[in-house]
Order: sequence, then structure tokens, then C-alpha cells
Amino acid sequence: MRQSRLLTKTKKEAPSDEVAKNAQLLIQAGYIYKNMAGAYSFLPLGLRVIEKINNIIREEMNSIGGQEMYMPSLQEDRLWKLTDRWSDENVDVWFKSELQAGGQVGFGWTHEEVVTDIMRQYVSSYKDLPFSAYQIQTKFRNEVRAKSGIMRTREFWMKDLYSFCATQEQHDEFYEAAAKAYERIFDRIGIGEKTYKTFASGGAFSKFSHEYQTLAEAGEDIVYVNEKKGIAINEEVLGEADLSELGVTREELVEAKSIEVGNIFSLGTKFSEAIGLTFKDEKGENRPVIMGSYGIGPARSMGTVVDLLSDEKGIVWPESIAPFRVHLVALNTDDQEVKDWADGIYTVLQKEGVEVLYDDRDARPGEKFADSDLLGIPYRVVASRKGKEQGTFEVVTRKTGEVRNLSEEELLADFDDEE
RNA sequence: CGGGGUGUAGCAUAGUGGUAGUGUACUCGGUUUGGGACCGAGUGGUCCGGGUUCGAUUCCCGGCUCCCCGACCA
Repeated sequence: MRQSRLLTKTKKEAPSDEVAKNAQLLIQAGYIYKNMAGAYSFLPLGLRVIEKINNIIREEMNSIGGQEMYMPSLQEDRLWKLTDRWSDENVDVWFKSELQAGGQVGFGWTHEEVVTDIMRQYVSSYKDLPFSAYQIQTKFRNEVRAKSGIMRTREFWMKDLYSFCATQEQHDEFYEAAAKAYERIFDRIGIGEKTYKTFASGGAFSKFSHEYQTLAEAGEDIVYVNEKKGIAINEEVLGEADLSELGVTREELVEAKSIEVGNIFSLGTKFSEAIGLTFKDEKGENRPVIMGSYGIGPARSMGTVVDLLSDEKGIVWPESIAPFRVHLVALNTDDQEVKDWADGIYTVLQKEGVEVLYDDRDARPGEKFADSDLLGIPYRVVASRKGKEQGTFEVVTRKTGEVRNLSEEELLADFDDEE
């Protein structure tokens, strides 16, 4: 992608109406645009990051057998009345509307009811179980107060996976596999070290549920952490009985701010019983399906990465989710020979399949470097007059600042190592 | 939803009851080219509604917006 053609531009100053670092940097660098409080557009750069995150999530969900599908935002009131989650008294985040043809609809803020209803048609025997299905889809929640940039919005992507099992053993096994997959996801997007599987209250069908909480100053949650034991606990389950069951004491836990990037939850038979999702077991008896739900917010994860990994110069993307792997910066572009040299390596890198953003703009070096730092692409490759004379490109690692001067062959070899 | 703050050009900001200023961005001309360079010229603005006033961007009332704190977040 040629930066001169990229539809967004960086700004010299951060927007004054954002305090959250994630929003300040992402807006300043041209990744996102705020349309209203709690509703952001993802511009080409931002969408590339989201897609990378989504693909990592997909790979990990597929690896535990999840099958991707897609369910509508528009949902009829009927199903939600079955679980007593339609009324505004019980659920205060609904966006609702009326059908012109008559009848009420809501914009989905989660999909347990819908997916359970769908599966009634495809589950009839224990032989159909277990399985799991997921989607990456837009949720709507009528938050009274949107805040913290892209961390708490009224419209957002969510990966929501639902598991369907015949027995508690099946469910527990899948739940553990899902927990492992979540850890791999947060590792891969670069926040694994700071992300804790956190014990939270479990609801009617399990002792605990689990939140994935990333320790961060910008967090709006509070968790109690024991780093040595790798355990974190939500204040909901900070009672003596719960703590002793988890094998920790209150004294060894440290209070910390955190961001909830995901959660996994055992649902038991709450939804299957209410909506009538049953199967015949080996004895021919009807039994309700045992379910679980597993959520991750891709945009919130993206914001967490920005909050956690950026420095005073701007964003620092991990390679796994950077919008491009290489930022090719051409200097001395008034010199046609240097320009051709830069164009040449751009073409070669593209041919080699390296994702490259090419700053071919006719701008001064300082501006280009400042923009490059702000954008946070992992490797900056500088093509300049000086470099051309020496036959090398300067390669700067954004995260460490390490500088190397590589020939074209060395450069290509460096970016050739497919993982 | 309670409390506090805010609203002036694409962005960031100053100011005044009487022609709205600066930086940046943008356009044009010239110089410049390894860390947001410089000179000159130019385009572009007072959240909405009402009131007071000869005159309101400024004062008053109402609304809306965005941000923050709190509450909320199955």
C-alpha cells in the first residue's frame, strides 16, 4: 500500500475530547474515527488490525472444533421472554425498535437465546453432541455511559462461542480446552504476560466463571492478583470460603486495575431448558443440553494492546496484529534515482509477500519518521540516497529501536522466515 | 441515572457586548531535504433554539454534544 494513496492521515495532535490513550493514539494515527460516544469507525488501518486479531481468534476457535457461523443482530422478543431477559427491568442494555409490520425487535447484545433456538432443529440425539459454534458479529448495548475510547462502546464486535454437550464431563473437557485456547489467543496478540485467568462468580450452574483480565493502569475493573501463583480473583468471589477453595489467602493478593478482554461461562441447562433444546440419551430419555458461552471483544483487545505496548512516540504493534509488517520509508525522493531504488525494493517486497506500507510521500524526513513511530509498524525500512550509495537499507525495529544496515539480499532473507 | 466540566476553521487553541486572532492542516509560488524546516500569498470558524440589547460568539433561559467521577456493566 502506498501511503500517498492511504485514505487516512496522521494528525499532529491528539483529539482533545479523548482522554483514553487507546483512542488518542488510534485517532491521531488514523486507525479509527469517532462518530459518536461509544461508536467508532474502523478505517483501513484499524480494520487490518481487527482482521488480524479476528483471524487469530478464528484459528484458535477452529482448533478446538468451533464452527463459524453468523447470526443476525435483529432479534424477536418471543425468545427473550422465554428466558425472562426481554424486559428493561431485567436487562438495561437493550436497544429496541418496532417492526413496521408490527411487533417488537431488539438489537442483540448477546446470542444465547438465538443460538439455542437454532440448535433445536439440529440436535436430537446424544450422537449429535458435543459441538460448538461461534461468530464474530456486532453487538449492541445501550450503555448509560460509553467510555475509555474503544474499550466500552455501544456497538462493538464480539466473538461469541457457544458449546453444546450431553454430559457434564463433556462440558468440563471442552471448557478447559476453551480456556487453553483463550490463553493462546492473548499470548499471540501480545498481552499474554499481563493477562490473568480470573475467577469470578459462576452463576447457577458452576462455582466459578472465568474472566480474562489484563493488568493495565487504564483498566476499569479491579482484580486481586497473586503473580507468583498466576492467579487473579474478582472481588465477587473474595469471600473466605471461595479463597480457601482456590488455595490462596487474602493477604497474598494484590489489588490491581485491569481490563476484561474475555470471559468464559458455564451456562448449565438454563437456556436449553427455557427454550427447549433437548436430546435423547442412550436410554431414549429426553435431557436438556449442557451449554457454555465464551466471549472475546476484538476491538477491546486492540485497545488493550495500544494501552499496554505504546510508548511516548506512539503505537507499538506486535508483529502478529500489526496492520503491515514493514513500513518502507523513502527519503530524498526528489532524486529520481533514489526514488526508483525505493520503488524497486517496494515491488520486490510485495512480490515476496511481505505486507508493506510504503511512505512514498514527498515529505521531509522528520515528518516521515514521526509518522512512522506513531503508526507503530514493527519494522521500518529506510531507502535513502546514503543507503543507495552504500547499497543498503536501514532497518529499525520499532519496539527496541535496534538499527541494522542490510543489503537487499539480507533484507529479503530477514523477511523470508515464515513462522 | 446523580455530580462536575466542555463546546470558536479539518485538528489544536486565544479572545471580546461593536469587522474573531494564532498554530497546524490545506491551496499557490519560492528556498529546503536523515527527526514534524523557512519565506510570501490564499481558502476556511463562534453547537442548536429562545430571551435581553440598537447590536450577542460573549450576558440570561432551555436543549443538545463530548469528556471525567460515581452508580451500572446477566
